[in-house]
Amino acid sequence: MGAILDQELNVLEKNRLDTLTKLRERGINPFDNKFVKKENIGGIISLYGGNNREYFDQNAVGVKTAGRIIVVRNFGKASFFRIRDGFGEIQCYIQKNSEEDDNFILFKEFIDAGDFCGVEGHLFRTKTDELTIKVERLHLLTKSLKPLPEKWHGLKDVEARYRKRYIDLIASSEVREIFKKRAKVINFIREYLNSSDFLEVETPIMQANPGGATARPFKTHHNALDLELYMRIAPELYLKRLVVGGLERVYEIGRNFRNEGISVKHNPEFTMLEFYTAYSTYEDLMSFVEDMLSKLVLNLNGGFQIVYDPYGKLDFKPPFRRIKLMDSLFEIGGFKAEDISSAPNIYNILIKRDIKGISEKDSLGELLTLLFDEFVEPKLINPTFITDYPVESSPLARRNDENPAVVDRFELFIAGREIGNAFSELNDPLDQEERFRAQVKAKVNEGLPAEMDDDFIDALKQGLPPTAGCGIGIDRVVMLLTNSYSIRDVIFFPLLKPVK
RNA sequence: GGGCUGUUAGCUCAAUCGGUAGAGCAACUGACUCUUAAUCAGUAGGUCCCCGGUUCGAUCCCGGGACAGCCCA
Repeated sequence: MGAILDQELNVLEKNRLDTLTKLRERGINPFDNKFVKKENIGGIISLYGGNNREYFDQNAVGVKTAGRIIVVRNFGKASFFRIRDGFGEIQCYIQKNSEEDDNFILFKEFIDAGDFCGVEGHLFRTKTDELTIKVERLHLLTKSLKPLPEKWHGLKDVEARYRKRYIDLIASSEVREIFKKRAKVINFIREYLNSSDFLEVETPIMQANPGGATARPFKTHHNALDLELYMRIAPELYLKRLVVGGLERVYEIGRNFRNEGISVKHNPEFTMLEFYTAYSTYEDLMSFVEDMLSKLVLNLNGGFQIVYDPYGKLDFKPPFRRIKLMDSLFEIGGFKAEDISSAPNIYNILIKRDIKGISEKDSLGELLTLLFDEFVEPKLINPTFITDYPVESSPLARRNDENPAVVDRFELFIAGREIGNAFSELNDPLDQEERFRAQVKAKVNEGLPAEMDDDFIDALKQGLPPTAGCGIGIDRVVMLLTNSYSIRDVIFFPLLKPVK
């Protein structure tokens, strides 16, 4: 206290600080917590929103509620103001009943838009038929010392919106709705999995040996153990250990951390769903995911079609298209078999497109995947399952029995981006050990931390039943359902550099 | 990491071909007891992101930097 220097404050903040002092001088606690809120605003509206003026004339409906004042319209001896709580908004009306009307003096002299207040009074309808609380007792609960953003345009400055999300939430109902929908998405998925006999689990976020994906991890340190640790890039290897342990249907919804670039589709920490089910194949999971996502969309958006800009309508009505990666290169990429039959051919195509990070030493499988990323992925607008990935790009997936060059895997693409990734899990410990060795070598070459996960191999030796697993990027699903262009719009506090 | 763009009052935005800046909302004063972006009259509010340079003079031109957005990798 007292550290707030006058010269740092603008006139608006100075006024409010003065008001705070005056309140204290009058013996009014500007941060009172004694008010008992009897009902929330949403409850009032759902109970009485349907009653007409005559009803309130004949029945005195007393209410006692509280919220933040979001707008004030003053007249000489009366005022309208709106209060909002977590469940709704309602207009209030307060009028001057006498010269010593304490409620009215409190309101006119000491209360600003942005303050929290409790109101006691009776419901009525105004001339324009708006349900309104006639305030008979007013209580200041929290004095707000900062002004609200402009009431019509709100907070537009993107940086300010991300840094001061609390103001963004006050100012924008759209933003509030996005995050409510985010919660609904996660709830729906959780309930869907729970009712399919999945067990929700939690596995380590700090890991000594980050595995289950290829990505640069964040490093951290445990002091007492003097131990280098990494933030997980995926929970995969731990979840499979749980299946080995007999938890045959498990899932985890949680944060993963990848120390890589930031873009409209990437935040360094993001929320991932991973689930594993024994005695299933990736083909079973395709139907499962199709059912889960289509029902999710139907439940939350009221139909199978959603609008996602700039693509227009996306259709989640099952079945989703299923196509093998090679076939997609022909049918969607427009390539002919002879164009892409050999690694050098594909290498040349990619070089012409100025694709970086490729090498002549890359295998046919790796090059085909890159070709797919470049020429097919952006064209997959409606939900599409791509199957039969080259084995090189999938070190944890089971080989296809008919064609050992591909694995039993699918990825789900929507709006030109990857939403989900699933496969029949590799449960042959010897094959896994071999592929780990290759992966470790590749990671080390890229400067990534990589060690053999011997314990995971041990777990597989203990016996992993035939299992299929799937990962779904929750943030990206929420983006689709809220028509959000940037992942930052569906994460409360996206990573930004600190301001100095 | 590279390119482009932006940063002006608390908020949303103007303007200045180099002569230190305006509006609306918010605030303050006054009028107003049914408003819905209430209205009307008036007042106050600025490190023009930061640091250098050029210039008699820089918010504007030049160089460097910070932060952000988008695109590319």
